[in-house]
Amino acid sequence: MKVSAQEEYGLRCLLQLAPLDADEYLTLAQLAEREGLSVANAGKLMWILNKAGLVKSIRGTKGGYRLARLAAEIHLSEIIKVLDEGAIAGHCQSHTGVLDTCVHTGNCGIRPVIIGLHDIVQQALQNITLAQLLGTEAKVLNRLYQIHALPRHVEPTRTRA
Amino acid sequence: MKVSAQEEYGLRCLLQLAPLDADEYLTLAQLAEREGLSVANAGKLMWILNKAGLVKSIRGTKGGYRLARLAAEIHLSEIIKVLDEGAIAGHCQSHTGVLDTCVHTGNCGIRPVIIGLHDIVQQALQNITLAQLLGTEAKVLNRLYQIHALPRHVEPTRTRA
DNA sequence: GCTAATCTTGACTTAAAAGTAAGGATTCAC
DNA sequence: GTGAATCCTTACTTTTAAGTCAAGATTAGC
Repeated sequence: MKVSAQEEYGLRCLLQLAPLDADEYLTLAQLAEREGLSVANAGKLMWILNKAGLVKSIRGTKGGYRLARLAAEIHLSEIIKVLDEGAIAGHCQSHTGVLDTCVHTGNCGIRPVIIGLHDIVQQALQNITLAQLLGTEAKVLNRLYQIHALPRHVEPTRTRA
Repeated sequence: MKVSAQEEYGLRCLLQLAPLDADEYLTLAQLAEREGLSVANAGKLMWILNKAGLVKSIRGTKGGYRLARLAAEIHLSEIIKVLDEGAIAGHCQSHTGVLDTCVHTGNCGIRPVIIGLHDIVQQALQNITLAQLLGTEAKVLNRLYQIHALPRHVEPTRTRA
C-alpha cells in the first residue's frame, strides 16, 4: 500500500503549475529542473496528465504547460486515478477497479478490506484540491485528519452498543 | 496507491490459518492449493510472516504453520507493515517511513498528503483484526466504514461467546 | 518559407517486484 | 538409525514499473 513514483511526481508537477497566472506556461525543461526529473521523464508524466485533460499544452516556441482548470477545481482523487492507470493490477487487486472478476469468489475474505481501503483513500482525496495543497503543510495535514474523523456520506455510526 | 501482491496473498494465507484449532497446522502444499499459489511462492510468504513472528512453524512430518497469536490479537496494520518491508521506497515516498530524508525539503507541498494518507490507512487497519475478517463480507465492509467515520480506537468486538 | 523552440509519440533500457528452483536442515514414524 | 515429510534459505528467472532516447509534429518569430 504505497504511493507510486508516477503518482508522486505527477502530483508534484501539477503543484508547480498551480500557482501560475492564467496565461503563464512552464516548459518541460523548467518542470524537470524544479522537480529534479529528467526532461524525458517529465515529458511522459505531462503527456499522461494532458491526455487526461488535467493540463493544457501549447507546442512551439513560447509553448509549455498549464492547468486545464482552476487549481481549486482539481481534486486529488482524479489526479491519483489518472496517474495510476496503465498500471493495471493483474490479480485480485482488480477488486479496486473491476468488481466482478475474481478467481477467489466465495473464498475471498479480504475482498471487502481491499474495497474498503480503496474507498477510504478515495474519499480522503476527493476532499482535497490542488489549491488547498498550496497552503502550509500543517494546514493540509490538519484537513486530512479532519476528513478522517468526520462522517462523510456514511450513515452515522453507533459508538456503543 | 495500491495493495501489492505480496500484501494481498500474505493476508490471504493468514486468513486460511485463522480458523484453525490451537494445535492444528496447515502445510505449505495445503496453503498453496487453497490460494492458487505455487508452493515456492507460498513458502516465501510464510517465511516472511514467520520471521516477523506472525505465524509459528513446525518442521518435519506433521509439520506446518499456524498463527503465532490469537486471530483476535493480530491487526491488519501489523500484517501490511511486515509484508511491505523489503519493498523500500527509493525517492520521496520515504516520507512514509523515514521522515527526515527528502531532496525536496522546502519545496515539498505533497509531503503532508503522503504522510496523511499513510496515517489514514494505518489507522483504519489498526482497528481490524484477523478474527473480524472471518465474519461475513458485508459485516467487515460495514466496519471499515465505521472506522472511517469514528475518531479512533474502537471497542474491540467479541468473537464467539 | 525558414529556423529554433517546444511538445508528442513509440521504441528501447534499466531497475524493482514477483515468482521459481534447488539443496539443506529438522522432525516424526517405524 | 533410516527414510520420508516438511520447513528454511539462498540464488536465479520472469514480469512489470520506471525511466531514457530519438525521430516526428507544431508553433512563433523572423
